[in-house]
Amino acid sequence: MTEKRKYYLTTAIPYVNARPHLGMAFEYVQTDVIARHHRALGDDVFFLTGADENSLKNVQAAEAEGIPTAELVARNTGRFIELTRRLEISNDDFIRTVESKHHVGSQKLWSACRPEDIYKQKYQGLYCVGCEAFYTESELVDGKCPEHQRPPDLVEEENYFFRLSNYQERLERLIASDELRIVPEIRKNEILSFIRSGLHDFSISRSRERARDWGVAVPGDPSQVMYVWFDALSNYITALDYGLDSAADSGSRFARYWPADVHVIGKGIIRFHAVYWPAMLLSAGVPLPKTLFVHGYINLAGVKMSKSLGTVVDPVELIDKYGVEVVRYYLSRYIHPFQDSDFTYEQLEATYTADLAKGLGNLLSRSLTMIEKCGGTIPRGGDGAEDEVAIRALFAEIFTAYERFMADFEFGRALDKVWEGQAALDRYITIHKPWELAKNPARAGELHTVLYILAEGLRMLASLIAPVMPATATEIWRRLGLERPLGEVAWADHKRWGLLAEGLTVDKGAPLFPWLAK
RNA sequence: UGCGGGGUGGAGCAGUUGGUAGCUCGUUGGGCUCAUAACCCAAAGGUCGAAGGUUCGAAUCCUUCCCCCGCUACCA
Repeated sequence: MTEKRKYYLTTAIPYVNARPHLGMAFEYVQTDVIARHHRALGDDVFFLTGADENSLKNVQAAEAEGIPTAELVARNTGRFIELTRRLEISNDDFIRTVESKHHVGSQKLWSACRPEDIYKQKYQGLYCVGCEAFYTESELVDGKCPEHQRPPDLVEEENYFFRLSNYQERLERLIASDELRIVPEIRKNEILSFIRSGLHDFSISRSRERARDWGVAVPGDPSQVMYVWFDALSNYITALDYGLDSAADSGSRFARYWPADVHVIGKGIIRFHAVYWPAMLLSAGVPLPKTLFVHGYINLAGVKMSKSLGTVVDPVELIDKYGVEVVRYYLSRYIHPFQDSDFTYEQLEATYTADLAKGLGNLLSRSLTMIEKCGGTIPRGGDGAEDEVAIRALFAEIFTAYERFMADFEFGRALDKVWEGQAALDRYITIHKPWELAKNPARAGELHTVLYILAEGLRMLASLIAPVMPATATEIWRRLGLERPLGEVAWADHKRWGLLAEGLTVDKGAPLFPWLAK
């Protein structure tokens, strides 16, 4: 038995001052698809998600509601946890940045940074007391805060800074060489041009007063609290117990899983992940993550999702209306993994009808009905006829392409290949007319071959859709009479034509994807 | 201002060594009847944002222009 290869992947941790929207669901689903696929491949997967609770915005939101910050944060984080459950996300842990081990780990990371990379300096800025935030000249409207219509104060404060400028050349080299790989290429180029334009040091702390005594204390300086990004990014290692005494053990999570194989993030936060984060790790002598997968955003009818515009889609409502599997399928196949995409109910319903009801669901239904009419068990198949060879070759090719697309985070294209298999089976039925073969006892052998090919093809389709629609895949397996859990089957067996044994009793069941109510 | 991405039949997309423009959905016509009024076949539909250039030949290379979007730092 060879040692399992480890695979560590993460989502970004959202700040929790608002309800989760469809964009976060998209990120959860994509990351989950990667995680489930890697488990199917046999990897020892650790899938982390979590919540960023140390942002000053949480303090403000709590004040606005008149409740303690800790209470607000716990409540709002609960909504994100609820969403991961409703989406049936298979995360192995959920890190909250209010956890003490996160504070300890963040402080450890700070302390591990080279002393010459962190320095204290006076910072001067235009500060709006109402917003509790600094503004740049360009953000002001007529010299006033756009929110409160009043001129900001010139505030001077001493903060810690990180010497990002020290890392410009190294970061450029690491990214250009793909040692730190950024997918897709466009994001890599974007960040490279940013780095080449010159990196400036950035502030990594706030005064405790300004931070409202909320956040992670700077080690050795009680007057300062970490700038939220510094601690937020460190969640990727603190969740693995970095900073705890036990982390030094060879059997610890940190030793086992770090560095991350992929951080899944939205395009809006690429800079923090492609520049700040690796620089911090370099300074602290911690290995770098291997890949950043940067996804695009979901627009609503061409308009950015925005609460103020009322253009938000609540993923939980979608799940209530269409079901988790459908939402996961739609997001995986039709929201572009790299570019921004539009979300529309029309497209969602159209793909449901075309791909799921008329496609996969109907194929399963007609196939199992025919098997039930012909004895109800999986017949002996495989006479090596020309058509069977063609179907087998097609599925082999589908698996190959699917693996490549999944490795490139091209989930939609991977699913396109899967549906090629579905379409091929429908065509196969039309060509061989099993209902006619059934009328002629002399052609029983042919009939059995046709039915076996259908059942075996469906079995393969189930294993291919499993990362995206785990419950549907499992249900197809059950109806085919398979008892061994799908998840326990090795990838090499999933790919092997002929895994399905004859004699299993099938169960047609109700339509997998019934017509949507008008 | 600068850098980058996009502009392909009704919709969503593919198309990087230049060589008669593809896919899925939708539409229309036909076929089949095992199936969730599902399935199969066929057809219609595009001067590939605009103009110019290179070339025997360009969606694909060059130039200019138009439209949309992203980034242009301490912003979850």
